[in-house]
Amino acid sequence: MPRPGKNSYSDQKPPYSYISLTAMAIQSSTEKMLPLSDIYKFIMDRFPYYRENTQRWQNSLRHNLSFNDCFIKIPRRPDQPGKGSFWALHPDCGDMFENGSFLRRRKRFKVHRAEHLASKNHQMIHYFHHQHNQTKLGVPTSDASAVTGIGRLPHFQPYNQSSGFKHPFAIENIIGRDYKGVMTSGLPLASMMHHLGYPVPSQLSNMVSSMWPHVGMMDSMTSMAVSQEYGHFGVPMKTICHAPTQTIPAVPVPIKPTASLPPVSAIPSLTVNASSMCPPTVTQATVATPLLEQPSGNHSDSKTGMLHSVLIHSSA
DNA sequence: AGTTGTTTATTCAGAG
DNA sequence: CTCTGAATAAACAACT
Repeated sequence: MPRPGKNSYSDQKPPYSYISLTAMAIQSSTEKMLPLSDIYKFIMDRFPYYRENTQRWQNSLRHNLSFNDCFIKIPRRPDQPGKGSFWALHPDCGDMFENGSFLRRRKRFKVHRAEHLASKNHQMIHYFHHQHNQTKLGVPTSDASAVTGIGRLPHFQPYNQSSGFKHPFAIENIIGRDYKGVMTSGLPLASMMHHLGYPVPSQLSNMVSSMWPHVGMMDSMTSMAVSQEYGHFGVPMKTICHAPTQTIPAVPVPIKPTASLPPVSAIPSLTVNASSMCPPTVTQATVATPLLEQPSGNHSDSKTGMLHSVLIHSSA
């Protein structure tokens, strides 16, 4: 049992699965995406247990990244040198965890083949194109449209209360029955969490941070209401509400396929209204679908190929 | 060479 | 007991 008051799991295995740990790491990043090495680092920084037997657990972790559809691989742009791709959470990864338990998920998040081809493409368009637009334009859009599915493809709509399918990381699961109490303005929490990385009401951040005490909070963007003592994150604790605006790195955002973009650090800050929660703006599904041409059964290629094409097309 | 990513197989544990 | 998810090992390919 963890010793209260101390560095609870300092030398014991944390009660989190690799999926949870990975999700925490990704969530902790401002870009909602991390390269493998940074995921390692996050885990090792926070959980001393994982500073040993690195070969073993890192292999397992890589296995999880590849094996689980809840993780998506985002290729680096040519101007983003480095090893490996970025890893992010699938926007529709659903509520994977049982209430309070991060050792075992409720169910495995699995993208069905058909959906894999169509839905995932579109969702990635949303996910990245939206972020791109939001970043680029700095234009806040209404919360309501994000929730109601306005501007969304039908694929997204099942993820509302009517389907019973809930949302990423299970804030609803995490906070259990209480989530109903923190509904804001009638916005389903599930929908609010649909697009990871969006501002979340401060009540949630407290709850989340209480559920993942090691992390402090699961999402740096939710940290506005949490004291800065949680700044032990391995990522910069620049939060969306520490200032009226937030700097959003352009890293995950496919701008142009050209290699002429300066390094992220050199890109002038792009700002976004802190209180906004933009709905994904579907421009057009001009995404090439090489997946359709691929032989079945290669979900990994699907991830990469699809994402890559999305990035290119959404940036066109 | 080392890292990253994929895949297969096995074992174990929890839930129903 | 069965099913399913998680952990682990291992082999291998691709990439930097």
